[in-house]
Amino acid sequence: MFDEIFKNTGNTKSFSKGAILQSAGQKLAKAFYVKKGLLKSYIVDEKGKEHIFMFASEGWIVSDIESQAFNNETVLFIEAIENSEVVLVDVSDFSQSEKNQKEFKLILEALTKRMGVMQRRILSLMSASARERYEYFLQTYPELPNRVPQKMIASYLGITPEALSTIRNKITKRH
Amino acid sequence: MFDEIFKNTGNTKSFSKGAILQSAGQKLAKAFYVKKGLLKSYIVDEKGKEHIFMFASEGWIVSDIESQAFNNETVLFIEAIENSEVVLVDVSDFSQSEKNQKEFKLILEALTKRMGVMQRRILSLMSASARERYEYFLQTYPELPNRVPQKMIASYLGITPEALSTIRNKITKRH
DNA sequence: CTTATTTCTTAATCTAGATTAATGTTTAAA
DNA sequence: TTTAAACATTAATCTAGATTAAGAAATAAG
Repeated sequence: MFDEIFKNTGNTKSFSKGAILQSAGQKLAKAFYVKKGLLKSYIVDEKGKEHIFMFASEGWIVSDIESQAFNNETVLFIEAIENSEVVLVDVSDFSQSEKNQKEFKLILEALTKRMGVMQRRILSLMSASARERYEYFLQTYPELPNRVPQKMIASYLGITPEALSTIRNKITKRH
Repeated sequence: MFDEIFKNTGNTKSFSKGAILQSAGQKLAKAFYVKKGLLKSYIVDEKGKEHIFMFASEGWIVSDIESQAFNNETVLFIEAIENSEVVLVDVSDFSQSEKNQKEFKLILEALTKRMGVMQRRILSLMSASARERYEYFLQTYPELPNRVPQKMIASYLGITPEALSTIRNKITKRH
């Protein structure tokens, strides 16, 4: 989506697996365009449990949108799951620079798609079982299970690794 | 947010309480700007249970973003909770018409805020208890409880009316 | 390689919230 | 107004998924 805009930007940084690009509690939320590799964004709750908001592989942008929209301190951590190459995106660029109609349309389309995905996620968290959410996840992101440990998938789905393991067991045993 | 853009548009329609402005299964998703009154958007699951995606009061826009973004049939119903005056928004207008920088910025800002709200909703559905979600709802939308029956609030929170009733009982009894 | 660490599985137990059901209350209709 | 319909409460029971715990498998590190 944003490929054309960010692919050839100079300010690319490399982060190795496990590196934390952004922590909760920071004043300024940053946005990251992933050229290569894989990131995750997540919150850590009072009990120290991690809840993954999203994965971002090649071509995606991650940021703490809530913090950005309302100028709050960040709530999300952003971390490299694989060694990654990332472009730091200045968000104000988006709205302040002179964008032409074409770019404007592209950005709107990308944002609309992102919102569509979020709508679906909200509705399925409210109405679907853990198993249904997992099966939808597999359909929608078939590459991710090869790149991401199960416990992170569980965290994305809003369940425990134990529960996911049980679900997988039931699915393979065909009932 | 979109007040300036839509407030004085001519094509305002009136819908009385209970009217359905859009059903699931339609080819073309519409967007509605609320000038007056209150709408809700929701899905109906296989068991016939209703799950509210959002409320839209004065100044808000509702639409089935998922269907819009991916050109799928609509999944959301949109219904008037109160007698309402609504402007039918042509979504392609947004991206196709000649918008100036200022309007562009306004639209981006509004979309970012909407996404921020959605991010928060996803994270709290994954990590917060029903009671915490209810208390956050009261803080964030203090006017709504006066305009909306409890069962709809429960539906928005992703719980049953019975569970919400129990939570309210516990809160007032100060433990 | 060998050992340590992280991840995954399995099973027993527990709990938040669902379901069911009955009663009370408010709203709307006749 | 009376009567019906929609909404809210309370309580008993049930269940999906959490928690706890322990062992097995896979990865990483020395």
